[in-house]
Amino acid sequence: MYKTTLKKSKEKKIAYSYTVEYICSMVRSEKTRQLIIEKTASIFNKKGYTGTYLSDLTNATGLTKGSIYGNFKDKNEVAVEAFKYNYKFQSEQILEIMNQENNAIDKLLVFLNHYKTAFRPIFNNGGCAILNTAVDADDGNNLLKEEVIKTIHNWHQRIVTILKEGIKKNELEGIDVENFSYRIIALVEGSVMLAKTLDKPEILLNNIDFLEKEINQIKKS
Amino acid sequence: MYKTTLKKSKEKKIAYSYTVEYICSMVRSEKTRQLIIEKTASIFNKKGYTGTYLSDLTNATGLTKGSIYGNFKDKNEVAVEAFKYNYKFQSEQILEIMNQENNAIDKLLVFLNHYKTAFRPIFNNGGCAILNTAVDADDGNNLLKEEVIKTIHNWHQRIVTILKEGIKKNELEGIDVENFSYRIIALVEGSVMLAKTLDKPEILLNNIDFLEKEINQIKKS
DNA sequence: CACATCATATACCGTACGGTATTTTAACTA
DNA sequence: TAGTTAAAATACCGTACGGTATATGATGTG
Repeated sequence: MYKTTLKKSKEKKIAYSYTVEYICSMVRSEKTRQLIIEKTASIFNKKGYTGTYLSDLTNATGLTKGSIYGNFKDKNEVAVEAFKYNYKFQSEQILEIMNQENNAIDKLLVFLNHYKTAFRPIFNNGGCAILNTAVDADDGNNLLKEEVIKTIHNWHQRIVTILKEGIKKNELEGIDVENFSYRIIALVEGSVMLAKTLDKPEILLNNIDFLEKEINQIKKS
Repeated sequence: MYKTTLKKSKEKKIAYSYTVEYICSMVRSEKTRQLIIEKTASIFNKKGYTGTYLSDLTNATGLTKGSIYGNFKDKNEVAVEAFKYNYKFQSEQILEIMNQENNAIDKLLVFLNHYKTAFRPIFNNGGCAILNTAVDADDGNNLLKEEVIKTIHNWHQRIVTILKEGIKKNELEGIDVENFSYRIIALVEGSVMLAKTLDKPEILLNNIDFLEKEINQIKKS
């Protein structure tokens, strides 16, 4: 079997030592892997797991099935990596600008503002990957479902941490951070879905406005 | 072709007159149609359009492909009817209890309370049909997408009407009913998604609580 | 340059998909 | 009960799905 020989030879090399050759030889395959992920991520987000066919993957990448299966175990693995990429792509943008702020309120406002400025590319990419994948991976496809659960937890925890620090630093009033964080996520996700489906971005914008006002209300003057 | 002959003979009969025989002869086929819709509705909701195969339909109904294609044009038509059924199933329950109330506040509270008491069956049915279908029917399948858009508009309009009447009757303060209605829907949908994905019903319950408080706050005393 | 190794393409395979034409069975009517 | 019509079941069809084994091409090394 092709896959296993490939794997075996890799493992053998690792067993010897981490030679420069090995790392260099990894580069090309790693690049192809990355190319496949990048080129197919938005397709998976738009069409879902079962709705995305191998032919979509080959068309989008210009590669053949053989090449794709040389770099991934199966379609499922591509889907999981595509989801991770979609999430990273969004979250990294947000995190970068969030980290420039140094108090809880501004961090949250910057995070919310991202949806106001970037909703168009998000919509063009098929909408929020978390929402799509959560709905899509509902039955079967456990790997993908586990991944989306992990991601939501991660996102939630990030907001919780910011809020807790804000309270600790006396920047904002004591509130139920767990609930409030889940409410932010729920409203954002629901709004993205509504705004995209009805093609009415103002729904998202208005609901973000509401959250901004709420945050400003728990601000300690 | 089977389909057309069937159609032709029906039309011929209609051309003659609406005889009792004709209505009776409709009964059986209409029953089968209904059976197919009822038995497959939750499958479509769980697995999505492309994820639901004809074999799922035949397995669930105990019928054959021939029978299904005798009653429906194609899989798409079954999917659309299944979605309508899923929505009706939910909304009829809510509407019935809502109509027993005669002021805006109570109507809204009763509507929200439905999610508190009925979240389990909703989850078991695959979650909210609107959310699932909106995400699922994103690309291709225009009929289904049109249907979900119509349904959301319908739902939104229903809430708007209640709010407007409440304001008119001086039961509640003047607010932006359009925005508030969309926010209710967005938060409910987002919460259903989160609660179901994470298997944490309390997220839904807490967010419904929040909306209830909001509604009580705009109540005129 | 010869050699080994890795990565990609080619050429398949079995399956099951959505859908259709035809036959059989059931239901109703005269 | 015979004859007619409608509604199911049967038996197909072409296609393309996910996936694999093999062959070819590129890459980097002694």
